[in-house]
Amino acid sequence: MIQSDRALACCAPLAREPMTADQAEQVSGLLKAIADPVRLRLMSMILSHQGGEACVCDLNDAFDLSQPTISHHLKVLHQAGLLDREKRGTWVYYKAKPEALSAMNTLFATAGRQPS
Amino acid sequence: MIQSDRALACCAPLAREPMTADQAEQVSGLLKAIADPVRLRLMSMILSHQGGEACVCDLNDAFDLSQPTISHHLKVLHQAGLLDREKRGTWVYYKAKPEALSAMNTLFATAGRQPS
DNA sequence: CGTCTATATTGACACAGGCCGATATACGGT
DNA sequence: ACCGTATATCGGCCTGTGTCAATATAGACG
Repeated sequence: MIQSDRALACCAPLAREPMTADQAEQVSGLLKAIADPVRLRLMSMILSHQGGEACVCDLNDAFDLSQPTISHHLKVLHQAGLLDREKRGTWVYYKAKPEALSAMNTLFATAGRQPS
Repeated sequence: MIQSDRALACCAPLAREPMTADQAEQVSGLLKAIADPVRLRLMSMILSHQGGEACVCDLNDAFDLSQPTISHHLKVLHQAGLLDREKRGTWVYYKAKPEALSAMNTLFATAGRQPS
């Protein structure tokens, strides 16, 4: 049900040429997912954790929010294609998808001009 | 009234260490501003335009939206610190701020591991 | 000064989305 | 089978935001 694998692929630098409406729709999906303080912290925690993954149980405790709320945010990140989900026994581990990061990185590449 | 000059400065890579709540709040301001399909296209159009700037009159015509709506989106981008505004005669030109782009670029830097 | 054009502001509306409590599901241990 | 723990889903509330029509502001030009 992950929706934006296309978005992960389609990211030319913003400055390269005007985006089409469709591209913008795709990419904004990714960005909306990460443009939230809680989800930013979640991504940051997961990314900077050992192996780029973390257990939900650890993440819950780091916030002053209810467990369902954290679960909701993780779902948003997962559906956007930013996190992979893996269940190991009782626990669930979310893992950052490097492609997503590098897609964003490319999007904001400051190279106004490409060597063609 | 530009609010997030601090945000432009404070962007360590997401993967470097867990963000604080304050940092996340700052950065999410930037990302929220650009996480909209119309604003993405606006940024892209401005960035890929000659000199990294464009006249509002050109931007209005590129969308199927009312003039006040485009004006609103430009204001959001300006207040977030992503665009500079300059009035020349009757026309207003918005210009991309390179620091903003490179801040985002750094934020999503894919350097998971630092040589310690 | 009056008028035309370019851009911004205001007010209203509809919809999206963050949050919680309650509840459901799934798994491990006894 | 039962219970406790970990995570997800549901329903509802409330705030935030994208959009428009109407109006305001500001500059250019006669």
